[in-house]
Amino acid sequence: MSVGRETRLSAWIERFAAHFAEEGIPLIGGRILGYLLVCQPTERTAAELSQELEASSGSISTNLKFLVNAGLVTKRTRRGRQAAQYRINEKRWVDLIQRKLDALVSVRELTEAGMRLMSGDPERAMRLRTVDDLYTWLATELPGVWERRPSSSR
Amino acid sequence: MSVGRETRLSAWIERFAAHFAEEGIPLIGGRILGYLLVCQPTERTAAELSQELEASSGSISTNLKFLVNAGLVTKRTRRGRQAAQYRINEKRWVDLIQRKLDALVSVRELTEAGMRLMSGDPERAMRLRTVDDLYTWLATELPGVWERRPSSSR
DNA sequence: TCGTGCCTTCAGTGCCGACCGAAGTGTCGG
DNA sequence: CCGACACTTCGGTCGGCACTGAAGGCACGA
Repeated sequence: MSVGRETRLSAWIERFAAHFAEEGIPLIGGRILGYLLVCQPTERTAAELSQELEASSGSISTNLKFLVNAGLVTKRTRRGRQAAQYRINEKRWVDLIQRKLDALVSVRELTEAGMRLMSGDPERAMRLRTVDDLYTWLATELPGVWERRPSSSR
Repeated sequence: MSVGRETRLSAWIERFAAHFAEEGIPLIGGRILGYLLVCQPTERTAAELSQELEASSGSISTNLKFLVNAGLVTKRTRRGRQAAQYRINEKRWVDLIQRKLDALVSVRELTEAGMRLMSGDPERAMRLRTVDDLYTWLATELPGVWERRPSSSR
């Protein structure tokens, strides 16, 4: 007996959300992202998301606010009593990755500050220097990666 | 009135630990790393770390185990009743960064699985495709970065 | 075999963040 | 002005992780 497509999609969304949960994005937020990436039609109201993902209206609201603020989801309001529509803003996914890489490189500021505190004592600075060199290397390499991105027109 | 060097070092260690705490490393674990990077002499016993960092013996033990397991700290045992000595293994810091980057790239497996579920429906796959392309690009660029690392002899 | 440190393990505690759902706010049509 | 609807806010609950400190285990010297 075969498994339905929607069932497999739900499982995929769950795996997707689980991955980003490890990176600090709330489970429900990750589910919203996964769902909005593959749902048809592409736009959903908060109420629909609440029902589809079996999450409370409050959680949906909080997480949508977070995702809209991060730029990953776009809110479209409509006249009248109609509910707002939310859709994924996949173009901004690159920002998510950029932030990740920036966080990595930002350690360099810490190691540099540490090196300054160690100035005048080269012997003692040796261990920290190894780590500092590593982040300095990262900081010089990663920007180049972005330049080589196809359609990095933005 | 000037601030002592050790005081400034303590503050630096705290900032250092705070940064890695955001990345999931327990606060005390981060303090151990920071301390072992700059302490003189370079080796410390668990008891010394406990006193210096004002943490319980249990916490020190748990975190040292974690750090030794991750390869960032090396344990050196000695004959007799003498306590084991711990020192930073700064050469392995590169592994820490590697794991971070691997985690980023591993999302590609998720997007690829999603794309497979969407096969036969190109319209619906468009949003996910944008994200998938992004991780595919990352997966092709990042390995090259490692090759350009100075003394990537290991 | 016993005593002595050192370290690890583990049950207990506290804290923090995610989540829920009801109450509140705002907005619109009637 | 009122009712209806959508969304947000907020107090309360729950679960999980970090941390503590005491008890236990281990290795060694005597």
